[in-house]
Amino acid sequence: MKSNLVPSADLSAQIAANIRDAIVSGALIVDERLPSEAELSLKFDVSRATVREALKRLAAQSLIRTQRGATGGAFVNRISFEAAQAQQITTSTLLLSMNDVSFETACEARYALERACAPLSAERRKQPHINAMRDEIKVQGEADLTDEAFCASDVAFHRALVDGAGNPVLSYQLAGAVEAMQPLMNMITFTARSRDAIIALHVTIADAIEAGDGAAASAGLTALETETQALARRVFAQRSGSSAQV
Amino acid sequence: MKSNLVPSADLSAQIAANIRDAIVSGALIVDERLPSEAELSLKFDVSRATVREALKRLAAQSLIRTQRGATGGAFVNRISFEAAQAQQITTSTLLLSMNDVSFETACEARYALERACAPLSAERRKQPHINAMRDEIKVQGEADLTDEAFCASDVAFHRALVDGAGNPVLSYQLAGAVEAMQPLMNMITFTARSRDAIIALHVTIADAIEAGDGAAASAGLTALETETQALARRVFAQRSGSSAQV
DNA sequence: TGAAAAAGTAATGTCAGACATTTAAAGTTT
DNA sequence: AAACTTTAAATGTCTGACATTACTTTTTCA
Repeated sequence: MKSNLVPSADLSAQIAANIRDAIVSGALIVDERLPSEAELSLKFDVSRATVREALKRLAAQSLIRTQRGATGGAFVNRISFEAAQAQQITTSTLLLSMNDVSFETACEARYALERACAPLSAERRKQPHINAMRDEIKVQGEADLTDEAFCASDVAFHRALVDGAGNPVLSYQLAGAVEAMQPLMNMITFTARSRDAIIALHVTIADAIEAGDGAAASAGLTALETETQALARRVFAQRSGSSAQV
Repeated sequence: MKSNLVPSADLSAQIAANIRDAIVSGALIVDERLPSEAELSLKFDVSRATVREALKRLAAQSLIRTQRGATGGAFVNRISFEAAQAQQITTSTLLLSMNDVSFETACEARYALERACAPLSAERRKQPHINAMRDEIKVQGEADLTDEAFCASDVAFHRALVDGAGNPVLSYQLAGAVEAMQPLMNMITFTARSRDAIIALHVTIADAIEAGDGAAASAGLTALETETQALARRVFAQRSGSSAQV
């Protein structure tokens, strides 16, 4: 089988693209076994080392998995929400940290997306998610909590809110937005006073979800966004001011 | 430098994880050059082939790029929104097609996310995006349009809506949700009558955005979701009915 | 007879060394 | 000084070998 590959790229990249297309187009289906490395090297007329580099590229994207042994080989992988989510979080986190995305922009995106979940979460309110939110609120009130732990709990609270929408596609999409914010949030110092304000809004939101009031939950999220943005502005203004003196 | 690697995985995967951690943690910064393959093979005490497999894994995630030549090597890559978006679309598309995600669930997620953009798009309404939406509406009205072309135009319309929010993070996050729906939408046969209904709602939404009325735009999206879900139910019911007779 | 042990086999994982190709920098010539 | 040539260092690719794994088949022996 002759393969029409895009020139001017590494052979391993061309081969990876070729197989990737076959998977995306459905020519290769889930759990189907690819030809062995030796067969692929014949088919594409390259060495086994080059084929292996191509397969590792695909493995990095969770498109295939490999098994050793007599009946082993490379198999088309069923991408799990979990794996996709993990990749998305890594990518989103790096995207924000490497591209000078302002706190403001990232924060706006995050709360806009969360507001999209709020009505669904309120409509389908399930006890486990509400309990998770309440638990995190309790954690956030602990006096000796570090800023990092407070942020982690904040993320957990919001993930419970998102998961409460009961839509795995939505959860997957938002995981990146919520988690990627954490490094940015970690740059903020949370005073006792600002923590109290955030916790109060969390209570408002949890109450609204439990009451099935999506609009109130959305309003709570908007208030939380305003609060967070203001807090960030204060912290960054103070920091740039003090660093200017040094 | 001894490296504490997680055992029970391929060496190339361990090495890739090791370098990935260094990038994510910030120990390696953007555009920094990694040691040469020969140096890495010494550092990790593996062959050059194994190092190369690890580097190809990272390249597949756009974490590094490589350059040939005397001053070449592997460099930490600044992930672009474009590259991240392309990856996200691939992953999201496969996720939906491989995991038996119902049309209903995917559709719900998509419109929930779009509604999150609507208020921002309305607030920041810019002519280019509004023009793009109008153009797509015009395309959608063409009589001899195939279903696939209609879907493609639909996606373009919605991407213009999303981009209109003027938030690159939001655009990046939503690209996956919107584009991944396309294969599912392509399964639908669009009658002239259903096309008219969709186009009318597109006009409503574009008008609302142009008028700066976010609430109306959201309402239009909700109506469009209802319409789309109903259309899909009709198509799938008819299809399963006719196939049951065969 | 049947179950446990051993051997066979086919695949991926890893290594070593070689050569090809690319690219920038250094050196040389005009 | 500009143009050309050479050099060197890096990635890209190939070949062949051996190690490891895990399933299959065969053999052994109770």
